[in-house]
Amino acid sequence: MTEPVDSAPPATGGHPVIAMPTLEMVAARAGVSRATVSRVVNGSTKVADDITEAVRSAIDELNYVPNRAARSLASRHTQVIALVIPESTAMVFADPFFASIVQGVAMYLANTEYTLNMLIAVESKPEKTRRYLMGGNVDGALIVSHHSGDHSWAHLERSLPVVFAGRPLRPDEDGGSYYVGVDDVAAEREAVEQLFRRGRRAIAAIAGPQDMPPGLDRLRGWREAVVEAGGDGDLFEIGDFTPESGADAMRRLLDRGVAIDAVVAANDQMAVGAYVAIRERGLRIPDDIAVVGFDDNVVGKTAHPPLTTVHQPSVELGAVMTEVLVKLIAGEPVEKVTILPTRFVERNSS
Amino acid sequence: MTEPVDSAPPATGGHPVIAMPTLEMVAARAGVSRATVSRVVNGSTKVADDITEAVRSAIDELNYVPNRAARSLASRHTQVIALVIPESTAMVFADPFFASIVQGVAMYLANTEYTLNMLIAVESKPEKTRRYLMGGNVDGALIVSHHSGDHSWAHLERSLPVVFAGRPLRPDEDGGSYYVGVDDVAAEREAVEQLFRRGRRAIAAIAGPQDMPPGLDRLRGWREAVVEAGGDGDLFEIGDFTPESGADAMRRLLDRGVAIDAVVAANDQMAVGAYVAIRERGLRIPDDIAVVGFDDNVVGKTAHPPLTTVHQPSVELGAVMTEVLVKLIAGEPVEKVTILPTRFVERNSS
DNA sequence: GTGAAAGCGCTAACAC
DNA sequence: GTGTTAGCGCTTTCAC
Repeated sequence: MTEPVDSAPPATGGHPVIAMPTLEMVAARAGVSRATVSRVVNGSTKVADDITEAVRSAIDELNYVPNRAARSLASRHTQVIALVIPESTAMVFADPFFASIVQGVAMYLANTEYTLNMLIAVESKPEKTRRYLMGGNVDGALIVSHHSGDHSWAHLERSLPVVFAGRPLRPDEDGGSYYVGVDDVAAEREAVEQLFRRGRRAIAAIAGPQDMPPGLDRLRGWREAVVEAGGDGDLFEIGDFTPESGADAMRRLLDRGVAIDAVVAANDQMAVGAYVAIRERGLRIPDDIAVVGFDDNVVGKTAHPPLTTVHQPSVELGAVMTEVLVKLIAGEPVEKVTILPTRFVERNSS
Repeated sequence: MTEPVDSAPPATGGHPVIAMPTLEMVAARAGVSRATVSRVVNGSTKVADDITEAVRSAIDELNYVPNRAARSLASRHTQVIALVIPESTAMVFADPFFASIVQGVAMYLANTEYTLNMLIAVESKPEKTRRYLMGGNVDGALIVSHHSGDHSWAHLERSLPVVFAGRPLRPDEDGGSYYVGVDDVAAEREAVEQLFRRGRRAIAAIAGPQDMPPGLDRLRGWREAVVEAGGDGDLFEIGDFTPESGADAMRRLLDRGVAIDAVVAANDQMAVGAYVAIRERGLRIPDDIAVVGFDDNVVGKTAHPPLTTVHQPSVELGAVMTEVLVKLIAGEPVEKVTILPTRFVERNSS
């Protein structure tokens, strides 16, 4: 016997349900029909001013609030937007980058009629998430995955407006999803060029996982700049975006025994991890080795020395994703791809 | 003319609404009544095994997903839990502590039938939030405010199950809200005692805002321990939980010209901020001054030297809050107050 | 401009 | 155990 479609029975009993004023009560009080109240509530213009006024008063007096369930049942619109976060990503929720995106989404939505439905996609039961999303329970979805390359949710696009954070792993997967991101290649290139400009010559890299677009692209940006300058395009090690992995990668780099006077890490956490490894060898930052991060979050700001990094507008990223999705739902024309600007922020580690 | 109850008209037009299989279609296909399908879907036991099986097949074949709106309209239960975050708190969303709570909430909910409705309470229009919450749109609410003392949402408790993060500012406000938190006083006391035990004698404090319970209680814990040991209960400065304020507070402390060989900060960010001020004076950590934080987040872990701190189970805090709320909604007995354990984590700054 | 009436998809008595 | 019958509170044609 398989489990029911819903894994748990609905809560029964419990807190008392108190009666809420209904649209019908408002209509009665204002002496009009329910249809008219509905029109007023929804801001339809085709209602006489005096009637509108009367309805408004009735609404205020009764403290009427429209019932969302009834509304969406009748209108076939939920006014709900899902923010899908794969479980593995949720684990690293502590990553300030994700937290910022969520903040951006929530704050943008606060000024709309939409409601934010944040859901953790438990990877062991993808069906649950898929069903929920496709079951007409939301008007659109935002997908924020650390493994954003795997646009395994792309198939959703056929039945639901969907916007991703970051580019898909394979450029034209599924004919192109809607997404919002930054130009990682160019951003990292610029960071490296700035380092060259400041006299650094042997610039190493601590890359992110090579199955994620940001990991891939930032490495590419570094390599292009380094190779163009006649440097060593193999002077890099891979980490997994955690501080520990950054420290390990730096140790391996240092163990190579080749000269290194700068290192660019694919995120701030790894950059700060690199600090540890650099100091273990008795080297100084930035005197012996300059360090540059990526993201520009609290970790880099509070590091010692404060981290030079590539700023990426993460709160805005969340807001823009949401804006794109809302337009998509409304049927307004939107660009498939939105690239936000990054900025090289020089602090004291370079 | 005032604005409509809903500040924006519902999205109209836009993405095509495709027809979803309904319970009725499942019933027809399985050759039973809608009521029976409903029973199967909701896991009622009173359905014969073979019929249950037939319904299940029909559900799978049709790829049926129950419509939440219809369900809650009929059942008077929304299966939605609101996570309310005041706007001012959202600004500091970057604070890993909040991010962790949100993670805990979302992950706990992932295993239930509830849906997480994260909403930013725009402080300039509190009515919007209040109305939404009281309008029968959610089954319960979780309130996470940085200014958690101000349980200004406490009135909601009369119409909705509500659980807060942290104690209210005034202990018995409103006859006592449900909340989940830690014992800040005891936790900070212990930190100070550990410092005394390790030979520190002049222990200063960088307190948090004195209009928030955590700010108040951690200062109290410090003061009690210090005064008992014959120390100076006035050797503290106040910050606002940001790194900068921590640095400033530390400078003021140092400017007093009295001996200080340790400082406990009310959170990790301020502790790391204190690092800066201490080093400006050419002092070493921990040799000259030991530093202890509070929270145990990524900022302290990646600091140099790694920060000794008081661990507070923030992800669990979110999960437990949610658990309490879910039980409350279900009418199960729950303790009004739940205190989670903290732990002194010794690293290299002490 | 406004009202009447017919559902939206589901649950919950109540019969059988 | 299973089916019948009412709605849940709202939007939305379609008349007037």
